[in-house]
Amino acid sequence: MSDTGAPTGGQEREQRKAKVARLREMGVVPYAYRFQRSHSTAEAAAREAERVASGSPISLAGRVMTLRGHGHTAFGHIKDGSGKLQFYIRDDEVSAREFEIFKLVDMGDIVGITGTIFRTKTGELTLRVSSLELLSKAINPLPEKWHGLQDKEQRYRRRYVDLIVNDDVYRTFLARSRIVEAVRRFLIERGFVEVETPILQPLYGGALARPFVTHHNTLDVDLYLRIADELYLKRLIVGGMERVFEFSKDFRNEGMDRSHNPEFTMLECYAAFWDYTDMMGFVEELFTSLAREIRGGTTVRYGEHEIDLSPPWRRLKYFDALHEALGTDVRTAGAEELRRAALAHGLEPGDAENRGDYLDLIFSELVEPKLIQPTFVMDYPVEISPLAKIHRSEPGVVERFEPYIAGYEVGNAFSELNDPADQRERFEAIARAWKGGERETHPIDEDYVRALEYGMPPTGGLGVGIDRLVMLLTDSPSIRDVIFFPQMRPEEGRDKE
RNA sequence: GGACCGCUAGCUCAACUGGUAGAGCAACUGACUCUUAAUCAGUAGGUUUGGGGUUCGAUUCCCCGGCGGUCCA
Repeated sequence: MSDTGAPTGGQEREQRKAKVARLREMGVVPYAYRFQRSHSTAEAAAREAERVASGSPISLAGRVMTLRGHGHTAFGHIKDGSGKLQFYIRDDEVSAREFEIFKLVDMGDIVGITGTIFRTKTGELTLRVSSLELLSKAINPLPEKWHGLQDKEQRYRRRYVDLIVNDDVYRTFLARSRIVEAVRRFLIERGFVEVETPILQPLYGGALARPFVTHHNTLDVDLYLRIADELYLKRLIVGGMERVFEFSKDFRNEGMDRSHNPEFTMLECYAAFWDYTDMMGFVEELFTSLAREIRGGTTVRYGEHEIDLSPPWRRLKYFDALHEALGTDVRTAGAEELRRAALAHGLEPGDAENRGDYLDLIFSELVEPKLIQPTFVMDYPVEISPLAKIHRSEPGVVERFEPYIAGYEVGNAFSELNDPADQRERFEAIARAWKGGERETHPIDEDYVRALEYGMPPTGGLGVGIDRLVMLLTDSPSIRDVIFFPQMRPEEGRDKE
């Protein structure tokens, strides 16, 4: 298939191309170079009274979304980035040539129009067109005007059409931008410095996940797309940058579902001299401030749930949560005992092997789904937390918490492990635990340990999944609704031998 | 990876137990100088996701593939 614009509106495309040819014959370039607009549609609608009174012309530019011709006149709406406005054009109020051009305008075309603002007799604010310019001729027709584009596959593959036609989609992505901006501002106001660290990494770390592998030709080495930026940010803490953050595009070569895309955005931030209790307060403050700014209050609806983000959030110790779910205390239970407990509660062990696997299984099946209102799950088992510091008073657990909202983990934070000897042992324990299994081995980052050996201050660290945060604040059920171009299989299909 | 559901005109959807594929919107032609899901008259538009099979006949039944969605692992 060579025609890349192929699979849309057969005959209508031909008709529109013919219109382009006719316009060119008339000496009209159907793809203009620029247009001087004086207002957005939203600005045109604001301060209506003076605008009507003054009668001075304004210029708008946008896409034609509706058209209602009436012979010598026509009505329609144009849409720009700020909204929509009706226009009214009459053949005795524009030049003959402009009206000829207008007759070749289709829905979906982008036009620039100049005129005055008035209200029609039915009360709609309208631009009375005194001149018109075609700015871009659309060859592909837009989807139907009141059902829009429904097909999920087409919406993801042709997000540009989705954005044109589905206003709520447009609003969701605007909100995403505002959320990221608000998070950035929140951090900068508190003395954090935005940094950039490598995406191509010689070793992957900072999370337990399978990486994407690529190859550098000149160096002739394999490199990994980062699964996290954690170990680099903490090197910067060692280097004396006391508060740092990065919006990190991370890549994990794993399955895709409603809450996972192979590439996603993670905010990580680190503050020297904080511990995880400082971070809890920080998270509460961050989320309530975002909810106020984006949703106008600290109560947000997500699906069926009304979620109250106002602090303080519930604090629930990991093993207390398991105790409650299982009816027994498994704080000191080994892998075999945990396996029996899991089976007794109807869970499928799958490929679980060690203690950490079973804890994870039980927790994610029996506890997570119930964590609807904001909850800090805290003090995780050491086996599944190789980068967090041992709890200052409780054995077997680390100073780590994960905030849960609406059944989703939305972050991960610890008192960062800054004892280099302990860090090396933890890396080695993970390498042992994972060795021999089907899973990827986890490399030991010697340089990271070396950095710790230069001395890292006590540090609080936090990661927040930005995509899930946006889902929460925009009431979106799928991560694909908050990523412009979610990962898809190629359209043409794979094997067509 | 598994189960289930879906894929029909540009878009949104119909088509009974297998009998020549249909509507609305969009498009095209014409009428219409305050319409707004404009209206009125007329016209065109399909390899029914791809391939194979069963059958006199397949959008429909069967098999294999593609893509997507949902749930599960």
